[in-house]
This record gives sequence, C-alpha cells and structure tokens, in this order.
Amino acid sequence: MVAWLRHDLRLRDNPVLQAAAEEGRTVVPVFVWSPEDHAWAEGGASSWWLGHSLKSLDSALRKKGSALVMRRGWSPAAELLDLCREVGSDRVVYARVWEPRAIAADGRVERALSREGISARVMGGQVLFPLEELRNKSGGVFKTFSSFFRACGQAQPPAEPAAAPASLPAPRPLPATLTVEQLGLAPDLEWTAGLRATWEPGEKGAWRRLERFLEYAVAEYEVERDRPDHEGTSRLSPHLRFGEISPADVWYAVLDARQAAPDDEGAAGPGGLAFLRQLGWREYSYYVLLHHPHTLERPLRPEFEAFPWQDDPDGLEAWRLGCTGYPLVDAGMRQLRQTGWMHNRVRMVAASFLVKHLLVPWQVGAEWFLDTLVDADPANNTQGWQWTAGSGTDAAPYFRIFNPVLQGQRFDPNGAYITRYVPELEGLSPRFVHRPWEAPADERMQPRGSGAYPAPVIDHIFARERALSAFAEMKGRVGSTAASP
DNA sequence: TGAAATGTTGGGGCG
DNA sequence: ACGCCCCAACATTTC
Repeated sequence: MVAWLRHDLRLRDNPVLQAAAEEGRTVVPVFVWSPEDHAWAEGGASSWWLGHSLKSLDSALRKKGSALVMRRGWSPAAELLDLCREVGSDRVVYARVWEPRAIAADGRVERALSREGISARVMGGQVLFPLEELRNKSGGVFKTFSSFFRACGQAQPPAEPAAAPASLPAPRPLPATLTVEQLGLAPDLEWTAGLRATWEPGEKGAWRRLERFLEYAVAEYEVERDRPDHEGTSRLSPHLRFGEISPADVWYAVLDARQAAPDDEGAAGPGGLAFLRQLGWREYSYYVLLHHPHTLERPLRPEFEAFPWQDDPDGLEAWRLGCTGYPLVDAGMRQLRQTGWMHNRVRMVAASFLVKHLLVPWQVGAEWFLDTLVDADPANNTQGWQWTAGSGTDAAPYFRIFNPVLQGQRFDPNGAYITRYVPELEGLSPRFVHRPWEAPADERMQPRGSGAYPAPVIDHIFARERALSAFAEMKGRVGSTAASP
C-alpha cells in the first residue's frame, strides 16, 4: 500500500503509518511536492525546513526497513496514481490537511483513485478535536475562541498517542525517488546560515524542544511567554507545522507532566494550562479557516473590504528590512530574517505596526511572513494577521493600537532582545533603548554597534490618529452603503 | 493578547 | 493650624 505523507512527517503517533503497519502489507511512504497541495512556494524559509525534515524522516524510515519516496508534480493525484501502478498497489492511506487548497486536492485525489479502482483510507490528524462537528447549541460556527475552546473541553478528548510502528516492510526494490535537492528544497545557501544555527528540523529535534520546554519553561509560561528576551516559549511551531510531532503528543506530555508532579506548580499550574490554551488557538485557526476558507485572502468581517488601506512602498521596505526606527519592531523583523522565527509578542507588535501605523493591507504582511517564517502556516498566520487588523473572528477592536515603545518597555525592560538583533543600539541605556531618538546626545554618541540607526519612519502620535480616522472612514463608507437603496 | 485622555483622591509642601 | 494647590497614583472612560 501507499502511505501518502503530507503534514505528518513523523513516525510516532502517525495514524497513516499506524494504519499501514496494522494492515500488514508492504508500505511505500511517499511525499509529493505539489503546488496544488501546498501553500508555500519553493525558496521560502519553510521550504528549507521541509527539505531537512524530509531527509530526517527518510533516515528514520530506513531504520524501520523502509525509505521515503519523494515525487514532484503539479497534481498529487497524478503522482499517486503513477506510484500505485508502479508498485502494483490498490490502496492509499493518508491524513487530512485542513487547508482549503489541500482539501480541494483531497477531493481530486479521491475521485482519481476511485476511477482506477484504488481504495483510499483517510485518517484524522494534524488537529486534536473534530473540527467539522464542533458547533454551538443552535448548530452554528463558534464566533469566539473562548466558546470554541470551552466546547473542545466538552468534546471527546484527543486520541491517546500511538508509538512508532515497530517495522514498516517495504517492497523490493524500492520505487525510484527524487532527492530533496531535486525537489528544489533545502537550499543551504548563505541566507540559511541563521536557520541552521537555530533549528533542528525533524522528529528528534521536535522532542528535544518539547522536553526542554517541559523541564525549564512551562512552569513560568503564563508570564514568561511574553518575554522575547527570555526562552519562555516552546518554539514548537515549525515542528507542529510539519507534523514532526503530533499535537496529541504535545497535549498529553503537558498533562502527564502534571500527573507526575501534582503538587508542583510546574506543568500542573497555570503555566501548563496556559500552554494548552495556545494549542487551542492553533486548533481554532484551522476551525475558522475550515468554515471560512475565503479568509486566507479576504477579511472575515465584510466591512473591512471598505478599509482605506494605503500604498506605502518605502514604509513596507523599511518594515521588511527592520529599519523602521522603532527598536522592538526592527528587532522582530530582523529576528525573522535571521532565524525564520519571531517571538509571538513581537509578531503582534510588528504586525500591528504595518497594518495600523503604515496602513498597509494585512495580506501584504501575511505574505511576507509566509515567505520568511519556518513555521509558515496559512491557518495560524491568517488568523494572527486578521486578529491584528481587527477584521477577523475574535479580533482585537480596531482602536487597540500597540505603542511599540511601551510594548518594548513592558516586555523587554532591559533591551536585551533589542540589542541582540539591533546591534546599532548596543550603547544605549534601558531608559532610551526603546526610543533612541530621544536619547541625550552624549549617550547617542557612543554606539558600540555598527552603523547608524534610522529615525522613526513615522511619528507614533500621528500614525495613531491617522489609523483611527481611517477606521472611522471605513465605518462611514459602510454606513452610507447600507443606507443607500 | 491597549493606550491615551480624563477623572478622582489623598498626601504633603507652603503661604 | 488651616486652606490651597500641586501632582503622583490609581480608577474610569473613550478611542
């Protein structure tokens, strides 16, 4: 049989491999690199990750007597059919991916396979709860996270994670495979040096992160998760994105840590629960996208179609490069470029700056994030940006405009995070590191870092007023449209 | 998963 | 000793 692997690049708790092992026949694990199925393009940070993850999965499979077959083509259906003919298989197993284009690809795969008399078995996966079944009392889609998450708590608990299959017998000879390089992935070019230094893609790396998090950070997670200058978060997002670890394994590892130390304030305390809640937000992102697939491109709240966005190519470029003159924003954008990741607190501030200070459409920022983040995930990314823009479910009210200076003072009080990524500001005291333009000359004259730091591309007070009046303009437009006959 | 403006209160300096 | 004012510090409301 053919085990089609998509966003489940792991051996442990993998329902596809488990089903294949249980059926007791030879298994051909295959990954198909297909623009019809995948949301990211080649060349982005996440494709670097994907390449390494595939290599890691392949070597893990080899220890089980198998190997990963990699194919490339426009349509996964055509590639799977080819492979079935090649190995004489009449059965394909795979897991759902909750993204609009993958769901569309699923339909084409199912039709194509059944036309050829090949049976398909679709497994759950990628998420913890039954997204299609979760409804409110009147059968509607939950509109807020809290009501959604409450319903998750009353749903059937996630399935207990399964161990990796003991062996995965493969047919001999193994079908031909492309290499990761031939797929156009894992370009170990100069710009990926920071990624290599920061991450260990693959299942083993995922578990290392989880164990480190449970040991050192989860106890203080509730407070420390907001501190970009500390290692207060799990950094599991890219591992979860590619399914190198299952959300159920993470979920139960946190709960088990709680059982192991019931009197400890560690995982048992608010930290563990706060972290599970974050997994809930991930779940909610897929839920919203499943029920509102158009939100990838367009605002969930239709009135935001009338928002007066601006075209600001200079501001956009400054934002991308991390040269806006607002230290916290710039540190975040540079962390993103260097490491393929940005701390969540800083994502909110940086995204808010693009959308509210510069009035650039959230879609432009979302596209940049998808290209540069190793955890580039359409559902989570879209949810985050729409939340920031105020156009999404459970969104922040538009008038909540982050002040990048105050956010920096509150969450990076010593400026340690800022100076790590913006070395130009190294000489500044904590008092002025978040607003270097106000620093007295004697402090500003001794930069130990390299080069000059730019002045703010826009004044905060001005930008705030402009954003509020843009919002008022939107409401005016919507009101007059609604009133017209 | 804000921030700024505005309102209220209470301690203390000072005439 | 008394009243006045200033202004932190905190609370409320508004955007």
